[in-house]
Amino acid sequence: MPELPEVETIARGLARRVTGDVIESVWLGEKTDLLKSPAALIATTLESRRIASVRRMGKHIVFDLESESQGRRAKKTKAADPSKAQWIVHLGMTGRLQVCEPQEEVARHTHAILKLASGKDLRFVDPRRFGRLSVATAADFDAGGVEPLEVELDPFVSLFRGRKTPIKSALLNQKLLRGVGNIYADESLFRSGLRPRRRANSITREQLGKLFVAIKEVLREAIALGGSSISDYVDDDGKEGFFQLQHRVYGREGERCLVCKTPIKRIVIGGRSSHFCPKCQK
DNA sequence: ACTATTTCCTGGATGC
DNA sequence: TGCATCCAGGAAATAG
Repeated sequence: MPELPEVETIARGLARRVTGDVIESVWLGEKTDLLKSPAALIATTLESRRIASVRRMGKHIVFDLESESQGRRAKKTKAADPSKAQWIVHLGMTGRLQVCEPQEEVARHTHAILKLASGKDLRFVDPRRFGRLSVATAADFDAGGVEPLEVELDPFVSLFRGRKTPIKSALLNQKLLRGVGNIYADESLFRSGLRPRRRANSITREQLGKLFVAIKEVLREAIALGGSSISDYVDDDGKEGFFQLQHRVYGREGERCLVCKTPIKRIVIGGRSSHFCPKCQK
């Protein structure tokens, strides 16, 4: 369940391992439902490109690519540069990006293998196929929404103006805020004392201010934990690498609230299970 | 323009 | 033990 902090951790680890490497060839598997761009376009866009950087946008991992010959030229103009492109990976639920030796056995549910000039493989493995692969060429990839760690208070508050949807659903809406998933939504709502079913437009500016702080806190703490456990997660099975943030409500249905000892409740909102303390959250 | 619901997919957990 | 069923999750598609 990679959300913003996990994706950030993974992107940083990948950046360490593959920045500067060149993609020599691309193999894509039979299952094309996880390709958001045509397979042939993905392959031709990636091949012979140098990985200039790897970064996170929302829950997406963006590989910035440049043509090999353009490698380390002096400044270029800002206009759309055909030598540039991006490979965009969404891990979905169970997606993993694995950097390994080519002789390593190809795991079940491997959908893409990139052969790198360094001799390593970069593989995309995803049993459940909720992940998505695409490329952007003409323009920069637009992930929609604002980055929760970058947005300022005023634009954050205005995201919810006039929205009758439950605050929980609004937090999960990637077109508003990108990167927050089910776990960190529940944790942020607990920390700010808001019930997940509260209508977004019924929340005062002051309360939204608390939520604003809580989201940033929770994400930063989780990234800090991920960053300290980053070692070799890419080679492992993805879940092992993360120190779990101590969840205060998520997955704790029936257990006692850490603040007031009231049993944590679980309800379903928009098909997502939502955990909260009925006493601490209003 | 917005909101709610359904769909996709597999493996692990649970129930009988 | 075996088999069926349910559930997890993000986002796109569908329906209202």
